[in-house]
Amino acid sequence: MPELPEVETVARLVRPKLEGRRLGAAIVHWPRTVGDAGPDAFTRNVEGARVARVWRRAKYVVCDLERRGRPAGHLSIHLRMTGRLHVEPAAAEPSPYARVEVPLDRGGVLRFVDVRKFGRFEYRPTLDGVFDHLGPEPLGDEWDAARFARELRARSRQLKPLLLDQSFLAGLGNIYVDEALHRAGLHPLRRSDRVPAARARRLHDEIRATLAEAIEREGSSFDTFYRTPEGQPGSYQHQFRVYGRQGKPCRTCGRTLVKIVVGQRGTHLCTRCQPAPRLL
DNA sequence: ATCCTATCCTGGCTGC
DNA sequence: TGCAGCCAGGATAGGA
Repeated sequence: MPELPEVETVARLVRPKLEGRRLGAAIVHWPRTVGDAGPDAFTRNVEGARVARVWRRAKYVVCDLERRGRPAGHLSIHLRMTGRLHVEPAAAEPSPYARVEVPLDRGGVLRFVDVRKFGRFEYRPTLDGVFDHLGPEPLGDEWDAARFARELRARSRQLKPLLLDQSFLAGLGNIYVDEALHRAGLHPLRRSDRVPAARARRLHDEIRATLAEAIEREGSSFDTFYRTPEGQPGSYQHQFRVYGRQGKPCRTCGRTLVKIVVGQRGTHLCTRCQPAPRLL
């Protein structure tokens, strides 16, 4: 599923194809995808605008729009589970799962393809309040190990649900949480306020390393869903230490990996590398 | 404050 | 082979 590394990859690859392009009359095939304002307002707000800049915040791809050189709102795009962004020739046959299509000048089209329809492709007049619910960027300078250790101590939640909470830390999902916890030697049920400071710093570093390595490999693809905008799969799935590897040997110690459920999420771990402390 | 459940969706898998 | 039923999974809302 698209998490921070996949979204970063999408933003990077789509950027050169979108920046500078002028948007045409959008076709909305699934109204919910464009949010509460509805298809008519969406189409009106987008048509004629130019994409000035493409960037990422957490798991959102954001397009800054302008008209006659002046700011004219934004697109905030969330892929959720199965969303994809395609920039292709207008003549290309659209996917049956295309939910929104926006024609571009110079003969291209931006298509938001989303099998499960959970994704969002919304127009925002401003970004005021739009990202208020998000915690820090894990790869940002302001997110340092000392801060993370302090914030873990301030909560008393199980590590895995806490790390999945976008208001605590923005951008991790099911895959990279499992990977980072294994690399840090921490059990997913461990309570956040019982993680020793040194181990919290280790977790901080492993989260960053995991995300950086995944971005280098253009994210992870293990089913038919996530592809780069070029249609290529990522390759980080080959580096997985635990995700989807239940029943296989731990690459660190050889013990058979297990899959449990934590907060209604499939959770993969090594019970030797990530021992459950007597007191979770 | 934290936890739990339901909701949104559909393709793909399981079991009969 | 066919089909019904179940499930994953990010985010959010509402209840315990």
